[in-house]
Amino acid sequence: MAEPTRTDKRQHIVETAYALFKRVGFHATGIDRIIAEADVAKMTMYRHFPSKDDLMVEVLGYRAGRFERQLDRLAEQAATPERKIGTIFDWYGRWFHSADFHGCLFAHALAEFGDPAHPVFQAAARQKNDLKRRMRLILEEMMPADEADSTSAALLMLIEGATLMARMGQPAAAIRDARKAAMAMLAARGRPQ
Amino acid sequence: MAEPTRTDKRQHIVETAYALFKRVGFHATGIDRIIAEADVAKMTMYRHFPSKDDLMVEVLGYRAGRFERQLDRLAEQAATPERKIGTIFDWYGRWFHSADFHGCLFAHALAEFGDPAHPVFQAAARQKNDLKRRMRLILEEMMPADEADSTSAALLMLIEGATLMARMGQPAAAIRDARKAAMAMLAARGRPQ
DNA sequence: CGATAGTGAGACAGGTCTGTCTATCTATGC
DNA sequence: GCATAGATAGACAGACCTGTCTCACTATCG
Repeated sequence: MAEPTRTDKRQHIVETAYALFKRVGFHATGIDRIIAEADVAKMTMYRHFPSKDDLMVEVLGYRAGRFERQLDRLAEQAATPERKIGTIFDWYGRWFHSADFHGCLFAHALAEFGDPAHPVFQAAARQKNDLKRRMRLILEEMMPADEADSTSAALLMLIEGATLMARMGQPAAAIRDARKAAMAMLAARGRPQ
Repeated sequence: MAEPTRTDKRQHIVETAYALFKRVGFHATGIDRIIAEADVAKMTMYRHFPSKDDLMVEVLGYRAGRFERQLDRLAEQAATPERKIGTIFDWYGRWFHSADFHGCLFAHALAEFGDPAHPVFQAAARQKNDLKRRMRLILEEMMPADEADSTSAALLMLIEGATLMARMGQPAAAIRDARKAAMAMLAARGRPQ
C-alpha cells in the first residue's frame, strides 16, 4: 500500500526534474541525474516523456498550474482590487524569503531558450502572459481597459525585476521597493499629471 | 598593414564569443564553435583565456564597459535628472528595436549560473548594481538619499521587466509602459500619499 | 641571419550528453 | 494460473564537451 502507483512515477519524475532545473538549470541538468535522483530507470522516463524537451515543457506547466492555484486562493480572500494586487506582491515576498528560492524558473527558461518557436520558450512565455492577464482583469474593476493594460504591464515588470534583485541577494529590499512602487502607482490614479 | 596585430586577435575572440553567447546562450555555445566562427586556433583562445569561465567573465566585462560608455555620453547631453533618466529609457527603447536584440546578456548569465560565488554570476550582478547606482546618483539630485535608493531600485525593476517583455515579442509596448510608469513615479514625487 | 613570440591545424584524452535497445523482473486484472 | 503492462539495470551508439599537446609555420625585431 506504500507502493507507488504507475501515475505516481510520472509525477515523481516531474517533481524531481523541477527541483533540479530550478537549482541547477535546464542545460546543466542531465537526464542521467534526473533519473538517478528520481530513482527510476531511464526507460521509465523516456516512456512518459519522449524527449527532454517534453519533460521541460511538462515541468513548466506543472509549476505554472501550482502558481495559478495559489493565486486563485489568495484572490478569493481579498475584497478590493488594490488588496488583490497586494496579495500577489505578498506572495512574492514570501517566496523571495523561502528556503529554496532560486529565482523564476520561467525567466530562466526564457534565458536559456532564445528561440521563440521553441516549445520551452512558449511554455515559459505563457506563464508571464497569464500573470499579466490576471492582474489586468483585477485592474479593470477600477480603471478603463487601456489603462489597466499598461498598468498591469508595469506591475509585471516590477515583479520580474524584483525577482531578479531577490536573486542577487536582496530579497527584503526587492519586495519592499516593488510593493511601494506598485501601491503608489495604484494610489496615484486619477490625479492630475 | 591589413594584418591583424596580436592584441586584435584577443579582442576578436571576445567579440565573436559575445555574439554567440547572446544569440545561443552560455552553456549551449561550445568552445569549438567560438574558435570556428572567430577563425582562430584552439590554442590561441586558450592562450588568452585559461578557461571558458574566464572568457565569459571577459565578455561580460567588455559588454558592461561598452554599455557604461554609451550611458555616460547620453547623460552629458541631458540637463535635468528627469531627462537623464529619460535618456536611459530611450536607450533601452532603441535597443529593444535593434535588429540583433536577444535580451539582456547579464540577466541570462544570472539565469544560467545560479551560484552567487561563481565569477560569471558576480560579473553579471556587478552590471546590475552599477546601473542602479548610476540611477541613484542621478535621483539624489532631486530627492533625499533614502528615497533615491528605493526609487532607483524600482526603476531598475521596470527596466529589467521591460527587457523581459521585449524579449517575449512586445518591444514597443514594453518600453512605452515602462517609460510611462517611470515618468509618473518621478512626477508624483512630493505629492501627498 | 637568428631568436622569439604568436599562430595554425588537428589529434587526443576523458568525460558527458541524449536517446535506443535488450532482457529480466514484478504487479495487477481476469 | 496466466497474460499483460509497466518497471528495472545496464550496455550501447554517436555526438558533443572542455582542455592538453605536438609540431610546423610566420612575422617581427635586433
